Amino acid sequence: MASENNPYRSDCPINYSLEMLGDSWSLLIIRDIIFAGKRTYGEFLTSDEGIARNILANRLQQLTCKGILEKKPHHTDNRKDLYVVTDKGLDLIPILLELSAWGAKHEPSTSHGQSWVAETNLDREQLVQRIRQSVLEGRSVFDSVGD
Amino acid sequence: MASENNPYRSDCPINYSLEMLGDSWSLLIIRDIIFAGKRTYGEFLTSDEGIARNILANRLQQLTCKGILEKKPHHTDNRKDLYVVTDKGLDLIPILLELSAWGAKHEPSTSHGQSWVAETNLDREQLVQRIRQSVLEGRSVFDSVGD
DNA sequence: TCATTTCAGTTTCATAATGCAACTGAAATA
DNA sequence: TATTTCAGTTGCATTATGAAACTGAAATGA
Repeated sequence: MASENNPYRSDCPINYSLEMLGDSWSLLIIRDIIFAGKRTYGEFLTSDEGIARNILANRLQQLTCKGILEKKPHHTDNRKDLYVVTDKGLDLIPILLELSAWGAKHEPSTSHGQSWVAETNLDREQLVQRIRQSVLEGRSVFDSVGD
Repeated sequence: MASENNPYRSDCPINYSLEMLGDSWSLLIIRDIIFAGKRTYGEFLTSDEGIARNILANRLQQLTCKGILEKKPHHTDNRKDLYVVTDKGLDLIPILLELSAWGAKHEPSTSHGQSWVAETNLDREQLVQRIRQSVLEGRSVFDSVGD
C-alpha cells in the first residue's frame, strides 16, 4: 500500500497527520492559540505544561514550515512576533475537540468547567457507533464501511 | 491552573490525551486494530510505516498499561497473543476519524478510496464554525464559548 | 520423535530527540 | 544612557528511537 512517490512513511492520511502533529507539544501550542488566544513565544512559555525554550522554538519553526502557523511581525513591539494559525491550522479544531472529549471522559479530573465540550455531535456519533460495532464483532472496518 | 494532586503535566484534558497518545506510533497501532482488524504483534509489524520491533513491543506494553489495549491468549496458537481494544480504546474512533479527515484534506495523495471519511457530521461542524470564527476575529475561545 | 520453522519479543549499540540552565543580542523602557 | 524584557541559541546530560542480530518457547513437518 505504500507508494514510492511521496515522502511520508506511508500513504495513509492518519499517518500523515501523525507525522505532522504526533508529538507531545505541537498540538498544545495550537491549543494555546485556539483556546487561550495566545500568540507570542513568551505566552506559549507560560503554559502549565512547561515546555522548554528550545523545544518551543523548534516546534514553532516546524509548525510554520508545515503551513500550520504563520509568523507575523508584532505591530507595537518589534522584539516580538505573532504566531497565527493558517486555515490548515484552523482545521485542527475538530481534532482538538475530540482529544479534549476523550481526555475529559477518561480522566475526569481534567474536565474542569469545560461544559462546552459536551456540545455533542450526533451524525458523527452514528458513524462511530457503526464502526465500534464492527470492531466488537471481530470484523475489520473495511468489511463494513466502503473501500 | 495546574493542580498538584494529579501526575500529569497539567490538568488539561488535551494534555492528558497527548500524554497518553502523543507519539508517532500509538495511534497507528490503534488504527491497525480498528480499521484493519489486526490483532497480533506480527500483524502490526507488517504495516507500511515499518515500526521497529522494540518500539512496537514497548508501545503495546504502554497501551496495555494505560487501559487502551488488553492482551489475551490466542485460542489456537499459544505463541501468539491477541491485543484487543478496551472501551477506552474504542472511544478513540472519533479522534482517528478527525486525524484521517485532516490528513486527507491537507495531503490529498493520502486519500485513496476512503470515501467513507466524507460521511460528515453537521452538528459538530456548527460548533467548529463558531470557534473558528472567534479565532479569526482575534477573540479567545473562552470569550465565545462557555467558561 | 526430532529437526526445522515461526513467532513474540529482547538485547545491543549507534544516532537523534529531549530537557534544563546559562547565555546572547536586539529592542523597549525608565 | 543604563537596565530590563524579549525571543531565541548554545552546551551538555539524559532519554528515546531505530536497525539488526539474537533468544527461547511453541508449532509444524518428516
